[in-house]
Amino acid sequence: MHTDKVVVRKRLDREEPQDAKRPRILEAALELFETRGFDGVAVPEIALKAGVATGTIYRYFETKEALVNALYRYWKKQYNEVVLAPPYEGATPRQTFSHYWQRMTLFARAFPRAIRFMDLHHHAAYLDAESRALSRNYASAAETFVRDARRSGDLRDLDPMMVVALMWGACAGLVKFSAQGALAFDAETAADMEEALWRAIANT
Amino acid sequence: MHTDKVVVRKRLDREEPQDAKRPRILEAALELFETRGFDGVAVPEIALKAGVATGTIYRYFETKEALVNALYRYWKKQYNEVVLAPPYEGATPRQTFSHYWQRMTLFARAFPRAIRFMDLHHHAAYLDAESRALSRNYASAAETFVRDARRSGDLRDLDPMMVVALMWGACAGLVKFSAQGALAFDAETAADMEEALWRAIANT
Amino acid sequence: MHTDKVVVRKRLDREEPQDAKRPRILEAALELFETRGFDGVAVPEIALKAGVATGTIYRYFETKEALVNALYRYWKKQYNEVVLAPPYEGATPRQTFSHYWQRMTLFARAFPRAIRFMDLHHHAAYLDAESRALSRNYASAAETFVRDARRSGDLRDLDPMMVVALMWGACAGLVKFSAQGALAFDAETAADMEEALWRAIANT
Amino acid sequence: MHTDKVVVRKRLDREEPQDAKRPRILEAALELFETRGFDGVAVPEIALKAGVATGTIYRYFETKEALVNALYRYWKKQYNEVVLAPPYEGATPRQTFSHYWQRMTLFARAFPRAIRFMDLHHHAAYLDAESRALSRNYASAAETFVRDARRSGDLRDLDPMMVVALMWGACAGLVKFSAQGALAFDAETAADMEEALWRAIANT
DNA sequence: CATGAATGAGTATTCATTCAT
DNA sequence: CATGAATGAATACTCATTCAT
Repeated sequence: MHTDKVVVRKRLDREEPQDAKRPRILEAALELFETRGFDGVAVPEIALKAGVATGTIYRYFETKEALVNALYRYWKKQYNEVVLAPPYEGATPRQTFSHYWQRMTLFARAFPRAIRFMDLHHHAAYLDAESRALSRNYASAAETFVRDARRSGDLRDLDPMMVVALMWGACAGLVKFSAQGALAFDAETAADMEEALWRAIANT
Repeated sequence: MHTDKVVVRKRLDREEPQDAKRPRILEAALELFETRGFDGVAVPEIALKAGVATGTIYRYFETKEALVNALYRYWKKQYNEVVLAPPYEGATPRQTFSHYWQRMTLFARAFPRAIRFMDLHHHAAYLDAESRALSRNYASAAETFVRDARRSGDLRDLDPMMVVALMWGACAGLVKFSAQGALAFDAETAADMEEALWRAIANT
Repeated sequence: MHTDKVVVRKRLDREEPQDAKRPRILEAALELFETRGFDGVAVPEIALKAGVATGTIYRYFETKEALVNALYRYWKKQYNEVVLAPPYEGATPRQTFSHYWQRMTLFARAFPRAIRFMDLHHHAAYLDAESRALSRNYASAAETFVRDARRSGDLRDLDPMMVVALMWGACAGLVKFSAQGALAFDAETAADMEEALWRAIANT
Repeated sequence: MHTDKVVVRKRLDREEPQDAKRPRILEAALELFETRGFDGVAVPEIALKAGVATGTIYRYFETKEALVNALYRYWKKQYNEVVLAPPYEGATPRQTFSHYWQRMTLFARAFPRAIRFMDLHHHAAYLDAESRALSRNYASAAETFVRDARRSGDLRDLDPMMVVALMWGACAGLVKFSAQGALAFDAETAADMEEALWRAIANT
């Protein structure tokens, strides 16, 4: 998104304003879309929550769809940067698995709304090609991990997508249940789940 | 939906129409809500897909909210009946676990739309108290299972809700990835996942 | 209305049914239109109150407009027959005035709903030419009365329409206030008002 | 509507638009409701006549019912202020009667639509408690007038409500007949009617 | 004839988007 | 740039009318 850069530069030139409107709009949109979905939220509501006028939203985003796409890309990129960062060289499969899981859960615990937002809006009709493209990086990362770990005999013979389904499902499940107050998604829970998941896939 | 058949049969006995409109409306609503969410679907679209006039929907359901609640209850009840049916007496924990998982996956493979619909609409603001009440039966079933299995030494020391998060997450994940064509959610996949999940929670 | 005659004849041939539907529909329509107006009442409501099926109404009346016109004509004719009946020969102006007023109030006290219905629907767009024509008989009756009474020196020099406005206004006013419980429209009230009205117009 | 002018003036002071939309909507609504009744008028029609978009009406009034209530209150208050203003001290009953009647007819001749609107919508189901409350001020004014005038021997022994029925009925009757072109509701007609009404109630 | 479920045009209301200030 | 009143197309819902039984 090059508007970003333009806006940022301009502002840096003349002292960055405390009230940067664009992030406030994205933040408000995240909170509202996450619970009620794209079609369940009216643009003036987002404006109200962001503390800006309705028209202002259209200075930063062409349309409501452009806004949801910007939001989706923003978080998907954040997530990809954090979670798909390559594990360090020479790590054992167990360590690599731990690497992925810990990053996933750290992210999920820091930004549970973002996790729910992405889970809810995955594959929605209003996401454009660029947004969708960001969702396709898992398969290859998962395949590499599973192939390598299988070769070394540490992993059972499983479809890489099953591993992804298991990990994402478990993580999203913890976020949802934690939001409902059914359990606390703390470091201990994350560690317990890591152990469980490793047992699920490890060759013992 | 097999209740449909029951209804139809009843009606045929008294020479009633075979084209029972209520189930057709519910079926159309399921297909549309599942992909686009409650607010993303217009009532006339449901009518069109169901092959009835818009006004007809309001003869069967007071409002659009009443329709989504009826749909949610219908599927939640079906799901509860199938999945939460008590395991047979004298079953081992491994067998009980298998019982639950197999019923979940059988249901999920037969009615993937229903699974996605329920996952998407869980805790939506337009669900009424009665609909929500149907979602609370898991905790107790899970607790009973985990307590018994732990006592017999078959299960590791895990929060029952973590077991639910793991199982529901895995099942929903398989449904979603299968819908995207990323994997085939067949009996073999279900069996592989069962083995993985059991390893995740079993005391070895 | 010639349908009337057909229906009546048929029924007389084979024993008059107790449940004659046409009058029941007209009665229900009167009660509902009188309080809520033509557009404020739904046809199925009329059917419900009349104790017939919705479709049945359309066997007796082509459309909702035809129904309201039939109702209007029915009551306007009844009213005209009762009130505009020529006063007997040789009556004094005071007696003629009394004749008109007493018939108006007798009718109004017997059928207050009809008075309110006519008052409310006078000149409505959905009344057809035939219905409107029935409203024009007053002017001539009033003119004759005023001309004669003036000639004999019993009446002051007043516009005939002012006399009609005074009498109809007073009568409708009594019906409305009585419906609200603000006063009792009994014989005594009618007589008191007659005296007042005569004083208003008489040459003393 | 002279409050309009006040509002407009206020706004002109702060350089606000001359095209004040609220009064234009109320004006359009009055014209339409008066002839066709609340349920006979569609909101977009009001918008069209007011020269605003349909949605704009909902910026000024929450619902169509809120609009009709605002309109009713506006005119009822205007009417009450004009007509129920206390007669000056030391006036004779004849003068007090003249005071009330002249104010009624002045108002009725200036705003005949408002008179017909109020007459048509009195006691409609969609009027709320606040609107209805404005209609109850007559009884007490009438009672005071009748009691005082009777005590001084100027008035015959009449139910105060009969006096109200007579005056309101005569006034509304003149408005209606005048709208139909059956008579001219000018100052002379008003004066003639005043004389007639005083004779109706005065003790001679 | 009577029924009432079904229809779809019509109504009240909302909401994404624009634009004058 | 920011604003929020104004817009009108779109949506949920109603209701006069039809017609198969």
